[in-house]
Amino acid sequence: MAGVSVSTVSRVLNDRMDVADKTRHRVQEAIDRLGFAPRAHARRLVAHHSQAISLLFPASVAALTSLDLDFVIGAATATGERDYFFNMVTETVSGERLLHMYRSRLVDGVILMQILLQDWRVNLLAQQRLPFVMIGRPHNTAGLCYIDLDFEAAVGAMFDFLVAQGHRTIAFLGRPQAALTTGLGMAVRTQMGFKQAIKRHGLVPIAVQSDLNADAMAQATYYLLDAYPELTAIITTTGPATVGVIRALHQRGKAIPDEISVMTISTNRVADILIPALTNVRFPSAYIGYEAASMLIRRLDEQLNNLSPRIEQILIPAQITVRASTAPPKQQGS
Amino acid sequence: MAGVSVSTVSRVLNDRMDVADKTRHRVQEAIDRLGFAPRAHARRLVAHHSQAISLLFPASVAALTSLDLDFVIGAATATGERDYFFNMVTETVSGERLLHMYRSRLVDGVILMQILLQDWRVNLLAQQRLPFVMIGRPHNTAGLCYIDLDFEAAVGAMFDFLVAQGHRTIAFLGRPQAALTTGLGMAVRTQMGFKQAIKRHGLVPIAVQSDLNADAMAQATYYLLDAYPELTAIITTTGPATVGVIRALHQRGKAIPDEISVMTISTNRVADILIPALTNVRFPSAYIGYEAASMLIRRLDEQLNNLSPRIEQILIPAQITVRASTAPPKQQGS
DNA sequence: TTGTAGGCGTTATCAG
DNA sequence: CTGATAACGCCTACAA
Repeated sequence: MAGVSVSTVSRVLNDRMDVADKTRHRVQEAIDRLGFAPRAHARRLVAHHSQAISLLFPASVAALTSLDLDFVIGAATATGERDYFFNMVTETVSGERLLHMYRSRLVDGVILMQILLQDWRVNLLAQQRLPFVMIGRPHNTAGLCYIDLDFEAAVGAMFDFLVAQGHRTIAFLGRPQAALTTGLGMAVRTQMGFKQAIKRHGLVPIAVQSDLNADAMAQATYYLLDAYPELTAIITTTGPATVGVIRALHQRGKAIPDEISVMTISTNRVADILIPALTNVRFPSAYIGYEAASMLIRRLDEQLNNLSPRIEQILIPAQITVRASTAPPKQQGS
Repeated sequence: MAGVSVSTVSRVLNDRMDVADKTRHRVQEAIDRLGFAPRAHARRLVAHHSQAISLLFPASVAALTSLDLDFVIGAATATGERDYFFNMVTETVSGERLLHMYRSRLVDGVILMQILLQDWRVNLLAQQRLPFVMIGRPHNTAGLCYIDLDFEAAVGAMFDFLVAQGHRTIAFLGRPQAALTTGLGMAVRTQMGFKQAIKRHGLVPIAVQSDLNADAMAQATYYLLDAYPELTAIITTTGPATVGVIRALHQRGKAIPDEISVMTISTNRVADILIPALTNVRFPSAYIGYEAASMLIRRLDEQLNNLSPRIEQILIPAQITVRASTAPPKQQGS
């Protein structure tokens, strides 16, 4: 329609310099009039990469903590900004399927979540030298890219905070036993943070494991109140389900924070929606998703330009925001 | 490596019947040994479609109501189940960009959200006969596919419920004026539901518009309490921000539900995380996302097989779950 | 500055 | 049953 060859059109499409202004204009006009857009797949076929990344977001996570799923928003946004194609899969993927995603060039890289201390996916991808980044991290992080909250420090910080306020009898409401057995990073690390804090402050260890739903957390709370009447604070590791703790405390007529303080790890949004608003260690999930995607795409671009890949490891320090759920304990004698 | 031609490999890959068992075995073995996977883009290039759909998820929604973003999970899951590639974009897309997605064959269809009564995107895509489905719906739905909660009926149902309990002075805390002006479907329809309910029950209309954040909702609540001391119930249209209403009521020493009842439209999860748990009209966002994606893919498959496209329109009826935030009003005289 | 030719990795068609 | 061969629509030399 513009009376030129395909290669000239290609040049215009890719903003090449070596096209006469007059020709470029003519071609551009034809493009506009036809509403022409180059076929993405043809491009990607010859380019040998898909300009797409995938977030492997296990539906199980969604079910459990799904109030925190801003990961997705963050990752999608970062991906879009860099002109990549954002994909997300909720099914659990087998090793076969995972490799297939790379080999078929469906995606250039993936973001992994729910990382275990020993994680076969990580081993597989690392060994095959396939690009990926993690939200979370395994035991051995040599040469791997990740972004993760420092869960160990997070629990430590919560204990430090409460102890500084004068609390001495603090319960830790940890992740379910299953998560520990599986070796889920955050479960194990929060548990370790607890143990260290106990030792550091010379406290009596009070810990109970619970499923991450409100009812289970409520039951755990009842148990704690019965077993430790002198309790003045409860620490949990997951925001939304902490509503169960609050409900149980109400039920027993325990005022928050006057009689019992409550802290958790959660997004600020979740902390703010609870009543009372929870003092928390911030879990910035949108930011984490955003950074994970950015990191992955940086990595892919480096690979594309044959640069030596930078190993990026982001460990987010614990940051406490004081809200309405914590206060110094009432003095026994006063 | 198997000593056969590419076409034979292609046949094995696609499970064609016309391959000798012996040959098939040999080829399959080579495939396994090489870890070979057919290039997705080459396939899609010749197939003339991308086997991908996109959820246009405006980041603004995320910011506002983002506790309800199970849409994404639902849509991604449905898409995966049908072996499509799920994409999501959070940037607001121009008409140009939207058309580009189709023309470049990046995606076969899209899911639109935040539909306005008069929506240029809908008009554009419908006119171009490009496949899409909506979460929400415009004024004129002839020939269009959508899934939407019946917001008008939802507000009506909440009024009916409260009136049946004996409430007569009920405030409606609607969407912000900006949303009404823009013509956002759910904003306008909830407002209409309110007006009809008022007329139906012969109530005094008490309505105030508010931004969808907790602070604005709290301010609105203060205003309502001051202006209508005899108020016995408040209806809101969005779950998470309703925490602002609850806070304001606490602040004023109004007991829920003994002195004031509160109802909203929200996911069950959000209703359950608030204290007290909110009586709500269920907004099944994961289900909506799931159905939207399913619907779209059905449509694409029909188109692929040259079937006459079925127009699917799902209007979800209002379904109330009674929780702890509502009760009959205290009798004045007793 | 422009056009020609070859290749990217599939699938479909048509011989053999 | 199997193998050439021609698309699919683009990009990158290389030649003019």
